[in-house]
Formats: sequence, structure tokens, C-alpha cells
Amino acid sequence: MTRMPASQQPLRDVQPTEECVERSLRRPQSSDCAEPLLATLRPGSTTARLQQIGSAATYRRGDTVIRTGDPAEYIFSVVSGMLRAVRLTADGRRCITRFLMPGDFFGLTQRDKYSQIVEIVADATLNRYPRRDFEALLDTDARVGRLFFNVMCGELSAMQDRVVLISRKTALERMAEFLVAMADRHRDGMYGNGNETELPMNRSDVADYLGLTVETVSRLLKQLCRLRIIALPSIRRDCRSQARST
Amino acid sequence: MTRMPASQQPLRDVQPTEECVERSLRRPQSSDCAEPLLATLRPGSTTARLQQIGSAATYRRGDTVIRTGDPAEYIFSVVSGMLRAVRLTADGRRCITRFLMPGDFFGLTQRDKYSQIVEIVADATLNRYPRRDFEALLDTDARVGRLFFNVMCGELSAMQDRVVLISRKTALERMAEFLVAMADRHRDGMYGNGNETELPMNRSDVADYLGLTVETVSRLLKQLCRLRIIALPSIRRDCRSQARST
DNA sequence: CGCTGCCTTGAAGGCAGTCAAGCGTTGTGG
DNA sequence: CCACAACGCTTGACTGCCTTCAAGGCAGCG
Repeated sequence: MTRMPASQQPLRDVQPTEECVERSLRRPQSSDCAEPLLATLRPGSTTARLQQIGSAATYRRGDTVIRTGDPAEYIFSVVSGMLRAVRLTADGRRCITRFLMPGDFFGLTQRDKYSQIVEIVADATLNRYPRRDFEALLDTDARVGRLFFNVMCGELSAMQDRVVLISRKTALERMAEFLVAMADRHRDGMYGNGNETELPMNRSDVADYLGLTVETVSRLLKQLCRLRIIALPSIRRDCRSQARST
Repeated sequence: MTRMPASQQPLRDVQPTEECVERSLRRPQSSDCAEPLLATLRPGSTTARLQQIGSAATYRRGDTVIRTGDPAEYIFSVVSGMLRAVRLTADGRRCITRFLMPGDFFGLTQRDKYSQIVEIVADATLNRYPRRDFEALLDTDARVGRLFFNVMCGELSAMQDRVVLISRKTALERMAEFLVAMADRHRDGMYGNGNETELPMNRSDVADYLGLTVETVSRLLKQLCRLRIIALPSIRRDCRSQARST
């Protein structure tokens, strides 16, 4: 047994200011999963063995892929499109725990039923892996275990960032960080280039993702327009100058 | 390629009421990790191989085990005591992402640096596993990969529950759910029996865990006392009748 | 004893929610 | 082609929950 030295508590007495919103507009926000998960998927034979057990399926906007309580028979990865992972409280209050984009996995659980709802935000192609095959692979191929260990480390860290965002930041900061995160994720992707990003989800989704109301989201977007931080050429499009947003 | 059928959106138009707080007081809350992680640790030889690379260390209240940015050289599991995982915003606002209790792991990351701070809430004994050895084990023994896959599934689900709790529930509901969760976790443990639970953390910790302020936490506890839902025999002790709390 | 840290309590204020109405777009059917 | 309904988004006025600010109490400890 080793005995560890004591140490001091961190100080904290600063209040949220305009500077905080400024900071929210700068990358990087996330402390752990800065690189996209796709990077961990591309190389090597691990992917190949995984691909063998997977099959593609397409879904349309509004489709429900999995529901809370459904038997967890598949795990999924997103090839294209966008999805939302939803949790509902017993009385119907809604929360979007994450938006799923190409490279993301979902449906991972050790239980026999899914614990969340996943719906399609923008037409999507998914890979489905039968759970039985997936677990067999997990039990025999350590590299697959390692791959998913990494995937889940990244997700866990992202969720921790989200808890901080929602519990300790103002509405404006949440909105700003959300827009920057979306823009980063979509850089040169299907939904955006460097300085223009399409937001396939509606205001209600954004609100439930950030723990706000539709009205507040609407007001915040207007406010960011007034501050010349963003522009909204169309209702679903968020256009920003590089200099300001990064 | 299979084509999936569309389906309907869930309804939701109910407002938080007294009934919601009632509901917060009932178990089970969590949808995925109801059984303690210890259960997944006890049986089989997986644990044995893990134990071989681990060594115990004791810490005192107030100690810092890991800091953001420290080289991630170990992963840890809690044997006894209680810890808090802390994240700070750039300007010092604090958030406790989780309380760590016997059976919990922390320090798991695929990066070379820790992304959070972990401090001791109540004197603790930990197991430390050198990262190098741990990863070697992970790369060779699929059962270890499977074990941690399960561990992380549970944590991920717990974090999702937390996001719902913080983003969509009232202060009173958060407080009630927190107390019930602590009581459940401590049932017949070191910090509690069936109807009395010790809360080793201070008000400030509870506040930063629930996304509230110390003052609000204090007022809520008083309110729950007035409602005869809890009693506070001492400042750190939370005493409830079985009938009401479950 | 006084100091320090933690907790409580009260009063006032503000941020985001609630309620309500109106606008614009899309889609449907006459 | 237009009327109309449905839906999502915006805007304004008001409310209320929780925070902020401030002061005081209590226990532990040098």
C-alpha cells in the first residue's frame, strides 16, 4: 500500500460574462474526443471483420430506428445522414442525448432492451450488426474490444462535456458551443463547408438537445444574428465567417 | 439494402407537477445500470488477471488522485470510500460529473492525458492498474474487453440519465432523485442501511453535481424535511422511512 | 477565544420559461 | 389555381424558479 500526498482544491470565483460566450465560440471544446470516430474505424483488419457481419439499411426522415424497451437485437453505425437519440421522462418531457452522425455507433448496451429512442433527422444509411454476431466477435477478437473501448471512451467524455454545458453554462453559451460543434463536425462534410453549415434538425430538437425551449432557441439565434456572429440565409442554414466562429 | 417503415412521434404535453417529485422518489430511476458494477467484477478468472496487474493505494479526504492534463499512466478502481469526478470550465465554474463508489472505475481514456479531476470525498482505498499493462491485457484478452464494454455501457447510460435529470427536471426533482440514488447505492453498505444514509459530500458538492447552488440545495433539503419525506438527524446524514422513500 | 469553513436564511433580481398570438411555408384537396 | 389546414418558427408580455447578494449561525480547531 502506498500513501498518496494531499493537495489543494481549485479556486473558482469568476462569473459568466460576455467573455464566456466568446470562449464558447472558440475550438476545441471537447477535451477527449476531438478526432472523429471514423478515424478509429478506417484502418486495419478490425473493420473488415466487423463489416462482414454488418448489412446496410436506409431510413427516411421521421423514421424510428429503435425504441425504448425494444429487444436489443442489433447494434448500428451511421454511414450517412443524421439521427437523434431521445430519452423521455415518465411524464413526457423530452431530452435529446446526442445527435448521431457518420461514424457514430448506437444501440450498444449490455442489457437485453434498448434504453433510448433513436429517430432519423435526415435521410440516413446505417449499418446493422446482429448483436449475437457482434458479441461473438467481441468475445473472440480483442482488437474489436479495443476498438469499442476507444469508441466508448470518446462518447463518455463527450457526455461529460455535455453535462458541464447543460448544468453550468448560460443559454447563449450553450447555443454558441452547439453551433461551433456542429460546424466543426460538418467541416467539408455533406452538411457544410468551412463557413456555412446546414442544421438538418428543427428548433425543437435543438431546444431538447440544449435543455432549453423552442422560444429561447429562436431568440438566441436572432441575438447571435444581431451580434453579427452568425447569419441565417435560410431557416435551416447557419452561415458564419471563419474569422468570427473559430 | 432493406427499407425500414416510418412511424409516429411520441406525444408530450404534460407539465412537471407534484406528481413528478413523487415519481422521483420511486425506484428504479436508471434504465440501464441498475445492478452494481461489482456484480460484473466478482466472478471468473477475468478479475484474477486484472488483479495481478493492480496494486492498492490509500487516500485521504481532500486528496487529488488525478488532474486534468496529467499523463494518463494508470486506470483506477474504487475499493472503498467515495470520490468525485470534477470538470471545470475555463473560467472556473465547477461541475461534478459523477461520484465514484466501490466497484467504479475511472481514469479510462484512449488519450495520453486525463480529461478530468478526481478528488477524495471520503477516505478511500483504490486499485491502480498501470495503463501499459491494462492495455496489453485489453489487447490480448477478449474477456477483459468484454468486461469493460459492459462497464462503459453502464456508465454511458448513467450519464444519459444525468443529462435528462439536469436538462429537464426541476431542482426539487433533482434533489429527490439524488437522495434516492444515494440511498439505493448505499443500501447495506458502509454509508447506510435501509433507511438511513450518510452523505459524505458537502452541500457544495451536491450543488455542483445537480447543477444548482449551495443555497438552493440547503433550501430544498429543508423543504423535504418540512414535507416529512426526509429527516436530517445530523448535517451529513439523511434519514428516511422506507415507506416514503421507495 | 477567535478564526475558518460550512451551512442556513432572507431579500431582491434576472434569466429563461410560459402563455398567447401571428407569420410564413408546405402540402392537400376542392 | 386558390383556400385551407398543419406545422414550424418568431415575437411579445408576463411569470416564476432559481440565482445572487448579504448576513448570520454553528461546529471544529489552532
